Amino acid sequence: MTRAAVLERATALGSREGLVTLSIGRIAQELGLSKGGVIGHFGSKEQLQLAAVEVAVARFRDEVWAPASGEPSGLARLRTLMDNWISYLERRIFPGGCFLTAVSSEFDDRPGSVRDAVAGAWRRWLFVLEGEVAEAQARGQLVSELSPSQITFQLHAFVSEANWAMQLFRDPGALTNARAAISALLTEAPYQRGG
Amino acid sequence: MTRAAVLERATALGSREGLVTLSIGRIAQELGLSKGGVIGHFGSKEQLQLAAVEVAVARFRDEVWAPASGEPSGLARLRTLMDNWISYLERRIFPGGCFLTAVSSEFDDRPGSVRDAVAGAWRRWLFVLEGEVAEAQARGQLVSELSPSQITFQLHAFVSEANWAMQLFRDPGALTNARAAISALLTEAPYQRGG
DNA sequence: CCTACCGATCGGTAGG
DNA sequence: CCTACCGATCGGTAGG
Repeated sequence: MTRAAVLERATALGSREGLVTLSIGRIAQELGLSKGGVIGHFGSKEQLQLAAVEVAVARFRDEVWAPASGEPSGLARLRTLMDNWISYLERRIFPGGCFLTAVSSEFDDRPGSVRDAVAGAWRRWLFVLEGEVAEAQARGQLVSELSPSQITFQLHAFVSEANWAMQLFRDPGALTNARAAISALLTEAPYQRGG
Repeated sequence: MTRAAVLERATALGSREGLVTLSIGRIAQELGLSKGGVIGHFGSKEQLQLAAVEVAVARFRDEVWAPASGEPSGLARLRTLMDNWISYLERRIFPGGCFLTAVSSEFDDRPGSVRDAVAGAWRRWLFVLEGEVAEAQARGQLVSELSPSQITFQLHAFVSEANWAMQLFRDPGALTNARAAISALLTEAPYQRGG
């Protein structure tokens, strides 16, 4: 299906060069189509951008969230989510690194529907993570000195930094650093007051 | 001086919308100049982009590095550097958040002189930080379980995450989270085997 | 899905 | 610093 092929190019290009400079003419040329043949499926560039975000969110869910959904809620699921997340970077699911990270930086000062969609996706994902952190703490699997919000901040910071260093320096050592930092933060709580 | 005014607009716009979509015509219009009057100072858009990076690097040095250069090398200077860095975000020195972060994400998949300049600036800055971490460890002011590279990775991760959350969610709580994480990581080493 | 076209804007230059 | 212009490309549309 042409629409799917267009979206595959759009998410690949979007992860590398962003969705703003994404050009309908260029996608058309790369796929051997006319511009009308590309944009006809979406109606406007903005709708194409939104569809690309939707595809990328689904891809992220399939790669990172879904394979962890069978784990018991709490520390086990949280660890699996983080493993999947780093692995998703390592396997370069998108050629330019995490699509939603690239696009969130690109649109943070560009109000509109694309920004809203990306910010919403991020809010929902961070909310999921924070819920698992809280659950792990409630079960006594994780130290409670730090708030769920603080721990989630740090977890995402490590993943983002790995993505950034991979993209700018092509340094796979960043993945190692991220895994070490995450692992240290998610160390099982020492035996104390039960749980 | 016109050149300085152009660069002020270029760094401000660059931090918000990047240096790729930066348009000579738009800068000219905003400053009440002709396009020739803008580009004549630089020769080409690429040279304007490079000049903007240079200005932003100098600004970063003035705001973050310089006020810490009087501190004794090691933990004291490292803490001051990190305080200045977070404060630089808090004071919104650039209207779109950290210019060099925005531009590094934008150019990570765009080979050329701008990418090289930005990556070089980041390498030098991370090298400075890592040196202070190593110095603090050598003086026994910081635990040595983590390598200087690992600690530097985490420090930058916290600052980057704060910048990202500030830009995408306008959430000043991210600065608080970053400060707490940095402070915990840079806690003085407990008394042990001297130093 | 195509060709052919619209007005707008791009980076850059010529000539002053 | 200006006006006036170059060819290229942009998003989008008309008509088929």
